Amino acid sequence: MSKDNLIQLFQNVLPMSHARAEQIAEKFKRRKTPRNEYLLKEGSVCNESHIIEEGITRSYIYDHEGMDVTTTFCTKQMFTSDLLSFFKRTPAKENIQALTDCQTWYITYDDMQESFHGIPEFREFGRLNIINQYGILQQRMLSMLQQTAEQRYSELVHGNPEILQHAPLKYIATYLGITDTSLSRIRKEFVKK
Amino acid sequence: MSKDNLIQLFQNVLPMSHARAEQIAEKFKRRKTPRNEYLLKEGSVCNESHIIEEGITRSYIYDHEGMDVTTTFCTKQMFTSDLLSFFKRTPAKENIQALTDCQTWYITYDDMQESFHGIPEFREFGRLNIINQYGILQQRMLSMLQQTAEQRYSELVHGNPEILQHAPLKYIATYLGITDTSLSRIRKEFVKK
DNA sequence: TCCATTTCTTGTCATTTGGTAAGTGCAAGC
DNA sequence: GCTTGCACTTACCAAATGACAAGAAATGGA
Repeated sequence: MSKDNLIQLFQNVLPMSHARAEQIAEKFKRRKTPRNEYLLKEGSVCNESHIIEEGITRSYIYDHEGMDVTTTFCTKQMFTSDLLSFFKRTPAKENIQALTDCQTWYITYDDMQESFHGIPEFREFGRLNIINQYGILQQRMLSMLQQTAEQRYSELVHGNPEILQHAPLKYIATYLGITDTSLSRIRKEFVKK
Repeated sequence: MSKDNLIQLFQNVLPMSHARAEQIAEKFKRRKTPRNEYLLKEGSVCNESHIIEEGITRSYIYDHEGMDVTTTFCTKQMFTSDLLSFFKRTPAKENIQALTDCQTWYITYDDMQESFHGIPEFREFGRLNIINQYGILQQRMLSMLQQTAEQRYSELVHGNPEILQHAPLKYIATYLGITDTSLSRIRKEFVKK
């Protein structure tokens, strides 16, 4: 993804002039993160919001028993950060790890605040982005409320097959809210169909 | 809750001068909604964001099989709206119903947009509010991923006991992601302890 | 008050999922 | 080549939850 693609992405989220999109894109910097390294570690204040150009990330937190729980996977074109930490300037509870070599575009909190001040379209864009994140989470919440683990797995297979190829089973299991044993069984049944 | 309390609530979310908080509070209007009536019905664009002064609301959607699923309960001091519909100007998927007689303060989308334009503190407030909603949802997601239905029920009992007194069991059940039969049994075990 | 409806409980049984542990396959490093 | 660790599978049994149905309790009109 070149900077042109970044500009295109902005325009897809919120209609705006090419010049505006270009102005916003200027604030973003590029970074490579090798496989298994971290884009964010818990405890520090999340200071960057990333757009993934290439690669897959996993966000996770440690629960009260010290087990890690996958909160989200992110792939190409998606945003990743600890939203709460980033916007509230509080220590992050999430860890964001690269499951594959990653190339991302990111903006720092200060750069974002400054740009928000002068570019109304960027403010709108930022707000829409948070709302979209909320929508994604809400959709997932619904799938937890009303679907079986197998249905949730099926959705993942059809919606984000690339995750399955790069994330170990145990990470996918905590993402779906089940044990790795159960997921192994579900997967076995699944291939039969 | 008088308008003074509304002002106080704004200042709690985001530190700002009393004058600013007053200016923001001016944009909010009061409304009574009798028990069982709706603050929002699916299909229409959510045009109001409510702060509950008194009463309890339930938000729910219909799933693909026509069953209603409770997405959230809101009580005193909480915000309620269909965030996605409100900010994206799309038809609402959620219904918001008053479980008890409700008194709310609300602002319309147009009034909010206009105020956002001229009052930076209100913009910040609005953003923080969305982020907080996201945080609430994320917390609930985690409880779905790693806790049993009984643990989730227990949290509800300790955190929001007033909901239990006004919401029928079946609504609470879909909120917890279980059947009403299971919840009845869980509750039976629960009182023993 | 009485009736009709809804809400809630309970019983029975099936299904799903968890907990534990053993075993297999694979890859990295010595 | 061999060991070691990790990822995954499989088997066994227990616990949690669902599906369905019957009945009790509460509620809300007429």
